[in-house]
Amino acid sequence: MTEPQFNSWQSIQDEVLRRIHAREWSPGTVIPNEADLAQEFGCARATVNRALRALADAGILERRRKAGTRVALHPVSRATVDIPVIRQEITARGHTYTYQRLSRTVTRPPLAIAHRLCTAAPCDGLHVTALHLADGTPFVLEDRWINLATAPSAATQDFDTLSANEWLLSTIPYTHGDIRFSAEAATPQEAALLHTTPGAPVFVVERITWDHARTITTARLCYAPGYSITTSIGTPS
Amino acid sequence: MTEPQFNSWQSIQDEVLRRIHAREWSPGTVIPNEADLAQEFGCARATVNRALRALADAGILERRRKAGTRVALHPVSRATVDIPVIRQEITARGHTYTYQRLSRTVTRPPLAIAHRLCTAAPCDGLHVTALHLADGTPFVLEDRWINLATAPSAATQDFDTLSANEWLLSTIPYTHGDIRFSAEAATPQEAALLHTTPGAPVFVVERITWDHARTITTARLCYAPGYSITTSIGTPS
DNA sequence: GATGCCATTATGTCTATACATATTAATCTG
DNA sequence: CAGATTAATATGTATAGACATAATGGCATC
Repeated sequence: MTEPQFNSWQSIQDEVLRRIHAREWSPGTVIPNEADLAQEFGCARATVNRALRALADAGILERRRKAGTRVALHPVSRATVDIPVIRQEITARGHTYTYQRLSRTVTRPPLAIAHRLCTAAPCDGLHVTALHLADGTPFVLEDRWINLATAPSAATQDFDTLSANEWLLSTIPYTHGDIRFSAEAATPQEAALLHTTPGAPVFVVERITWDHARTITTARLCYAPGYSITTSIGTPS
Repeated sequence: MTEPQFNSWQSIQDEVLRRIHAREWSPGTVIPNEADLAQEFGCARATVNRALRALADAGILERRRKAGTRVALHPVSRATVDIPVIRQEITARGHTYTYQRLSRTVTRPPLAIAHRLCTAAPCDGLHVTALHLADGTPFVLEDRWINLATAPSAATQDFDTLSANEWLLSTIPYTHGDIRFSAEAATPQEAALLHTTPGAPVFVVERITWDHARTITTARLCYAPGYSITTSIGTPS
């Protein structure tokens, strides 16, 4: 009876994945409980817990108290997408980053923006548009509204050389936010700024960030044609 | 000296987030080490570790052995995107799901696909195209190549009523995969099938999945106009 | 001053034990 | 038999202690 000696939680994770993969544990079945696995693997229950919890986080296992642990029926792959600062996004691709502020006004936002930016009473917002360039060619167009009630210090910034993107991140921390990815047709203005043709498909990322219950900013990032987001799924390394 | 009593790792996480947020610990600074925090919070070091590790996973903290733990300078938000089975995606929106297989052939894939699907020698692939509909209207067009060397059992499937999407997930498990999101212009064929006009911006998701070193399948999912992926970032609940 | 080695340090992880908590299954009661 | 109560169970988490590991900073050497 040679105990296989799985001494690290990663090796246990690998073994569990192997069994799932080899159909020893098929989707939907309940796998042995932590105590039994710990005995089988010759390690502490906490170590098994660590491995199974990681797999549950990745969506491969489903765990419920008392009910036990089962192999997920629909392996809803969970892909993690990194949302970097635009400067990083460009320099990471080996291009030189330049920034160009287009406009900066304080006005009443259009209704579509307002009802998301100002929760209660209608309020003025700081509207900043800017272009981020990679090696001199337009990369992404930023159309941003900043809630001056939440971030009053933004009023003193001209965003001439430092983008609102970076200034906000390092100055007004957010607690949470929503992100939306979509494909849209470039408007004539967008097309002109991004050096493409009107109606061209552009990748659009819209974000809203919050500080607890108060909105900080809404941003619409309109990427030049050819842009794509890549990520990977699978066993968490 | 009233010890504040942070006894759960979540309460410690909350407190750390509060301090970061209140600029008591500003971005870039190194925060006290685990042992000190454990003493301050009146708990075990493992509990602090759990809290800080979770925050590091979320991209809020950066940890390095010996160097310590610091507040991330560029809070590269990590958004987790769920990639469900298409049926789920449609039924979750409250629509009825229908499926329609368009074509199924075994041929030599075009070069662009082949060099990703067949790593070594050129090989035949199973080419399946299908339409997934929500409430009867086209939702997403699936263009898939299956590597018959990796998944030979796919050859016996006609994918008439069960989509390749679901069949593969429940039959040929994958170890990892790559995903790409982009915006493209609909080709005339795509436009016709999706009931839109040629050149319309469509959201495209491309996937490749692997079983260890061998490719299983490549899929190009072309979503009808109006589609968007939403997710949220912030403190992990 | 530059270079290479080594002690120090903070995180990473494992163990064994204990208790908490959610949830199911069994049992008791009207 | 229905409904409420209770016991059993699997995961969730906390703890103290220990050792592993990586990386830094200083020290010694050249």
